[in-house]
Amino acid sequence: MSLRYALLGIIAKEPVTGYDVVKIFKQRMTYFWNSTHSQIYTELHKMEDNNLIQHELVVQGTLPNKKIYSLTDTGKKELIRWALEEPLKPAKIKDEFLIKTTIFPFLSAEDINNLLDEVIAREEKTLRMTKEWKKHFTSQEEHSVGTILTVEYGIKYSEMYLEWCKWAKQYIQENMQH
Amino acid sequence: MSLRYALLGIIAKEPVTGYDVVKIFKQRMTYFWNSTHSQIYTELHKMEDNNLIQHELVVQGTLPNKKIYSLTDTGKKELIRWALEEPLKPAKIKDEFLIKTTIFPFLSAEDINNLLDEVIAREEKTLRMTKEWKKHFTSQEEHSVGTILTVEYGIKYSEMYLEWCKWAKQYIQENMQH
DNA sequence: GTTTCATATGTCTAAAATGACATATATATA
DNA sequence: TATATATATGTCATTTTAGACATATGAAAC
Repeated sequence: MSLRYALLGIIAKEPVTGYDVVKIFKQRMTYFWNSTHSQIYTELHKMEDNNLIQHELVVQGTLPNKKIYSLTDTGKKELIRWALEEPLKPAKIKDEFLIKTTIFPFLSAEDINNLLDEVIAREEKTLRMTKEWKKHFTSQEEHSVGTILTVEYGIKYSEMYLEWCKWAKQYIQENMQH
Repeated sequence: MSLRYALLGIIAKEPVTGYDVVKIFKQRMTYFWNSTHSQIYTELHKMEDNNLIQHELVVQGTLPNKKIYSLTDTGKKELIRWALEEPLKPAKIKDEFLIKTTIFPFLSAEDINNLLDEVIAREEKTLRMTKEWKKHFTSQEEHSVGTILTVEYGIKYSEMYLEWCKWAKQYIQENMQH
């Protein structure tokens, strides 16, 4: 049910289409939320049925028509109620890479290095996207507190991960010989 | 399907019961994996059907009987194959707290502070558990590379989160007046 | 003495999430 | 000129996950 609040949170900041939401999740929220377009479109329909959001149809002629969703009063109230009243749940993280570390004792130093390089590439990509987003919104007049906070979180998160990778590489080099 | 590999990874390190796995996820893996006992027991059954793991029944008399699972050769091979051959997927994170930041502009400084205190408590608890686990395994002869790497990751992760919370509190105090 | 927590394993239903299938035009790249 | 990517929205079947229901004893706390 939290997807609903993630969507309300995005729409609260600015009216968006389902297509926009997909991009926002991928480009600026990977380090704290994720979903797929099939789930997003379905949930948006349900939310509109429940009068939490409403849409304005924009006919584009050549490009496909789009639905721009915005919050209703009910939706805004529900979002604030949720944020203030619902107790915070633990973050749910599933990171395959850290599972892979469990078998490092069975691997060659070269294999381990390749796996680490793979995760470094993954995290560098995320960091790059977050920094681009920061640069972009800093140049705009739009300076929502939430955006500033989450962008800084994202940068800190990716940098922490990359620092750990660096340390792990060194640790492997110094402590494993095979 | 990744739950399967998370389980193989845990069992590869040491033979465990389903009950043990539940505790391991909660106490030492929250920052990179999670699952529930219902899913774990079901998956362990399927994995045994597929000959990836096998169990030894331990009759305890007074306490309930338990099944201690260990890897089969097939299971170990499959785990290594997965780790080396399957391309790394993006980490999947769902952190409600960062969703809540989107509505900070609509909240009072007091409400924001309460929300931040809630997340600080959550992360401090995780950090405390991770440090206890580090202390525990450091005192044992058991020093698996994987354990060392993931524990350091966990500490770095929680510390990063808490530092960000501290920064966020200050940012809110300096930039929001209402 | 009673309540709560730990040990230990399971099933079942409902909800959430994934990935494929489906469609159609515009633009950019090779 | 062909191919890939971006725009834009949807459905559907399968898989994964969550949370309740179910059971039973031991130990610790109150």
